[in-house]
Amino acid sequence: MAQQSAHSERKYPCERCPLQRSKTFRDMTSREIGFMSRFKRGELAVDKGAIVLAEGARNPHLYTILFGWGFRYKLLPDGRRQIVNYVMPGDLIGLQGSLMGEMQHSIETLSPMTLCVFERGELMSLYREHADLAFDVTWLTAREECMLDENLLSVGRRTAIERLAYLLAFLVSRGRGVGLFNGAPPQLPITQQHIADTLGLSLVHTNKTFRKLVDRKMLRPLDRGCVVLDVEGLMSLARWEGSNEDTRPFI
Amino acid sequence: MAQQSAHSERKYPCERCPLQRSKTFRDMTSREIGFMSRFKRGELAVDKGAIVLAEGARNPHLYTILFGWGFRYKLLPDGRRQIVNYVMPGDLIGLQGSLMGEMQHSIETLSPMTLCVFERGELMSLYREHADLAFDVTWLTAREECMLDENLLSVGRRTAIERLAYLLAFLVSRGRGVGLFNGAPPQLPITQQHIADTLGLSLVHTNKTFRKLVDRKMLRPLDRGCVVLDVEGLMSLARWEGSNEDTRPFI
DNA sequence: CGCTTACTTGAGTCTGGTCAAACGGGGTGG
DNA sequence: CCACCCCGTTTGACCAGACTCAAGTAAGCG
Repeated sequence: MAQQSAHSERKYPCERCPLQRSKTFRDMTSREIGFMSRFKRGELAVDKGAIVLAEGARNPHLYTILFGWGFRYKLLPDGRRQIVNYVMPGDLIGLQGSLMGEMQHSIETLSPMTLCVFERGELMSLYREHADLAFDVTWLTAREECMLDENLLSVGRRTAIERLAYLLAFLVSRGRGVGLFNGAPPQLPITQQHIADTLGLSLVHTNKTFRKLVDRKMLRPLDRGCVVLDVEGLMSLARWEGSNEDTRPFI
Repeated sequence: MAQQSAHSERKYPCERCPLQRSKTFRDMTSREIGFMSRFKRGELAVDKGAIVLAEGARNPHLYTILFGWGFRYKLLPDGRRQIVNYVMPGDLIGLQGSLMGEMQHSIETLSPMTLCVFERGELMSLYREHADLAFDVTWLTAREECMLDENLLSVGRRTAIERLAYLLAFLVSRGRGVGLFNGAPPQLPITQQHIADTLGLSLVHTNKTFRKLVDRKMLRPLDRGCVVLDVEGLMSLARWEGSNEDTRPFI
């Protein structure tokens, strides 16, 4: 198996971490980079549609996403699915499984994805040796909590069209934050089934709501996805202020 | 102002923290207790119906709940309210405001509440000096995330009666975990309006759903609250497995 | 070329929302 | 002490947003 002594076969060594290139992410000290490089176990590249983490599993790894999109979801025994959030580059996933024992949700990719792999068991040494990084882990978890609060508000209290408007604005806002569109009109790789399962709506009703936004020219449909044309309009329709993130940590 | 040198006026010094009495919470080393005692700024007792933390505020404090119930919620500009979770003894609140700048949600009490007050600015020294406690903070945050995922699944994908069943079972399960009922039939101090705002339902429909559970003898109404009679029944109705927590950290 | 996956659309139904009114207990001011 | 009021709850009538069922289109793929 690949050893981390030389890291020779790494496509993305920590010193040249692709996330560092984006000015969204905070700079790491060289000591931190050195630690991360030892903490890192390898890289994982998965296809579109792959299940990276499965509910109920005990996976000994943690991951940071380097490239690609995905979503995090839960299932009811009879198959009803709820997508609870989306994951993007810079997101740390699998932490909850590390802390609670087994995974309480699954994560599936929406595009090919590259992940940075860490050892669950080494997490405590990160806490011991790098308080700043430990703080960042907590920051990331608190941010996730914050997004979930917003999602819950949306599903619980917004109407169908407001929910959809919120979701689209939210995804574009997050995607822009990590430079996923770089200037191009924001394109989302999610099907209407994904949207329905995020908003707590049926597929049919989602489609009808979707059409309304297309008619209003806030949205253009695309094969298995859509292009968002008017983020401002969507935000005001959803009565969403947006989240103000300037720089953020990552692991 | 009260100084923490003597802590003379504290009703609940850390050495005799009331949470330590419950075997749910993990034991702290005496070094940890010493640190917590310095980290602690004081105690806060608030009435029922008080707003402990307000959305948009920049509160320089963090709190751990020692006694009492409350709920955490968000508002839409037009007044629609979504309760995102409930808070109980042992819960750490205000952390998100500490990390993100200003609070993204509010917290209101459902009973008189006593809180342990910490200084936001000192959090980093906790991370530096006590990796174990820092880890616990992350653990608590991840647990909150886990509960939110469950709530979102519920609001998004369960029917009205399933949602109500889930909520009641969830609250009883959490309350038992921290010894809130100690053997007595579990009594919840929430009005139907709170339930409605948690489940994303209207008050009227909540009442009709509530009645169905009363008719099924799973629930007994009470002045501004209810007694849960059949937690097992509620869990199976909601198709909820329950969460298995043995011991947990606290701060 | 047939199969599968995603999207559309219409018809009919039902869960859950809105409006309105009334009840009951606890607190309060006259 | 009592009338009044407020809050939480309850119920009925009616309405609408969202669901299910069903069928059809279009694009991509082996």
